[in-house]
Amino acid sequence: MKSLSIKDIATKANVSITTVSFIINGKAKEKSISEAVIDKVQKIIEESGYKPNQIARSLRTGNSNIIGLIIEDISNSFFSRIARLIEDKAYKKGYKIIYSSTENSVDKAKELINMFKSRKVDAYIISPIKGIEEDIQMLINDGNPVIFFDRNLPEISTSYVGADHFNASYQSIESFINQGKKNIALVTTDINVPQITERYDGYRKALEDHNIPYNDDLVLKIHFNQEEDETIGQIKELFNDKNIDAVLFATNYLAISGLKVLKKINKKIGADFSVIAYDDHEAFELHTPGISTVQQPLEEIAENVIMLILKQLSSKTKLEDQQIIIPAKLIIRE
Amino acid sequence: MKSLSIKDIATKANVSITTVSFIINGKAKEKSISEAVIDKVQKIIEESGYKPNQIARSLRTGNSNIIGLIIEDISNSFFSRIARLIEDKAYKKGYKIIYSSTENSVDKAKELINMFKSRKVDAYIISPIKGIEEDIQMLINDGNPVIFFDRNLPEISTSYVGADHFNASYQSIESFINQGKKNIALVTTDINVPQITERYDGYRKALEDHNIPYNDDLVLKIHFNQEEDETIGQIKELFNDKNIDAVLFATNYLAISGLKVLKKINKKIGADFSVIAYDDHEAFELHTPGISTVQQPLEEIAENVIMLILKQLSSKTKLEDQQIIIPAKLIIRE
DNA sequence: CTGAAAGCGCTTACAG
DNA sequence: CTGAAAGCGCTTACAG
Repeated sequence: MKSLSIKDIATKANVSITTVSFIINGKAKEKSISEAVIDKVQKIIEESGYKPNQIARSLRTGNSNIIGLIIEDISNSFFSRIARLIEDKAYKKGYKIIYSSTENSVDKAKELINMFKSRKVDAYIISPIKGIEEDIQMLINDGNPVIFFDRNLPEISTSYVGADHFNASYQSIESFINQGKKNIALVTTDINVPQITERYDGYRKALEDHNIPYNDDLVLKIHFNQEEDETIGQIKELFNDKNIDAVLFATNYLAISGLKVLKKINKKIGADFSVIAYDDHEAFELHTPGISTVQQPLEEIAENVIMLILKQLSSKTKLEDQQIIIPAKLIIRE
Repeated sequence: MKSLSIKDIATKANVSITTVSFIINGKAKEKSISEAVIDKVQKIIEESGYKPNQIARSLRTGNSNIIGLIIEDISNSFFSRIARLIEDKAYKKGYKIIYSSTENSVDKAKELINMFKSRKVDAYIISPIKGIEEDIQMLINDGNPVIFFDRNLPEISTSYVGADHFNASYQSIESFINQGKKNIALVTTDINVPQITERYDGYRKALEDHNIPYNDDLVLKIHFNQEEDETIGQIKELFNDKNIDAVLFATNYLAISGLKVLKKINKKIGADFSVIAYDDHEAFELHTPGISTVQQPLEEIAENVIMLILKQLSSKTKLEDQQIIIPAKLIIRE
């Protein structure tokens, strides 16, 4: 059973496909089609369940009503929650999302961009990685709306939405200091991207501003992509050997590993050992005692991303780039 | 800067677009195009960065190389992890995934199906909900490959991949009984779908087979979609009022709520109070003591789904439907 | 008030 | 060995 085309509808209604097209696209009034014809055609469309072929429409109009979303990994809850919010808001405006995960691979990211390009997506929402600057620049040069979120590429000038990682980190450390902590550790990753290095910078600056000497031994940079067992070993070493009284984990999965270590070495979180984790996780609320966290404003990030994209899509001209930095929230749990 | 078309390449190479098309599609040999021409054209394609317009290709060939994925909610980790695995495997075969969340709304699900239909997706992977039987049947009648996972609609005959919920539940209860438990509770939801009712059936059958009388008071059916506060209140009542010594939670989010209750009322999990949760969650491993879980075989589900879909896509004729039921795994933690 | 026709960028049966 | 042409299903400038 082949699906109906605009031609079938036109034949049934005894009008031209032009007329049907105008009616489908709400231009009937503007083109002064008679009420009688409009009614007749609409009834036939309804009865037959005809749906215009979007592929043909895309080919003709040059836009697809699809927004491409390129992220690191859809199964990471930060991204899947953002994806959900973006999908929701885009959907209401008639846009669909097509997503793909880069897995932090430059080659895959480049492939994805090409794939989206040949699919003529109307806009790109990207959490970028280093190494794809040229490809992104080409997209922008070709006039495609591109917006970064979560991560930024300083070399590329385009809109960006992300959390204020520096201040989030700064405030976490400050809260430790206000509790009288002296030996504050940072467990972070060795990926060299702004949203991670800013957390390090905030850590360092907070110490400095409060006259606490920086000690490189208290900063553990976990190799990205290594097995969790190894991570656990390194954190265990940090906890056992250094006399630390507080620790900030720069990502939630590092915090999960850290909590496993604490459980293993039977070290209790409490008055003389404080923990803050970056990015919330359901396990943190449930943990005894509850784990304090820095929460990224997911909803606001998604809202701003989609707002910027839709604004750009409905504008004929290229809008000015915007950098939207949203404060993170420190949630103290006991 | 408009992007290049096959015509541009043909002009540059001084050949017809037919020749270029054959070369792009690997039919050069078959159509006996000379080596010299092939080389020339390929060099030009490479240099110019030309990518064929997939939209035009889709319109012409009738397929899009896109698989539509319809799930309840991409931000739910079960679905996002499945989505990730499916994406991965589909990607390697040249298929892209376009996903959308139904949020358990029949209207939205119907809209999504129509949307995917007008986008001419090549196949549908659906975690279905009741109420869309007719729409799905139409898809199938039109010759579209449709595969269900996680949930099934008994009225529709199409392939299905899911975990063996009945046995997972049965074994959990049996493990309680083997520990000498007598008052075993079940906390589940009131959604009337097979993958939930099977868990109830497994609970009931296990009790029966071990001559333990069934007591309706020990089964708490939480209303789907209610606020967590209310859920927590109801679970608290169950734990306080009934003299239970073991509980199976039929979903991981119910278990999370349950653990919050235990924390609140200061009841310890141990020799005289056992817990098993359906579907793993990172919080469970971290919890003190660790929470035993029934784990759905995500990887195997995704593998089978994509295997069935790809098989169907590469076959000219409609293949026979398959029902693949995969055992779940009981992970005991202490 | 309505329609014939061009064209979006491809693929492919047919012809030579 | 290669190409002209039809056609996929739409939209829209133009004509009447």
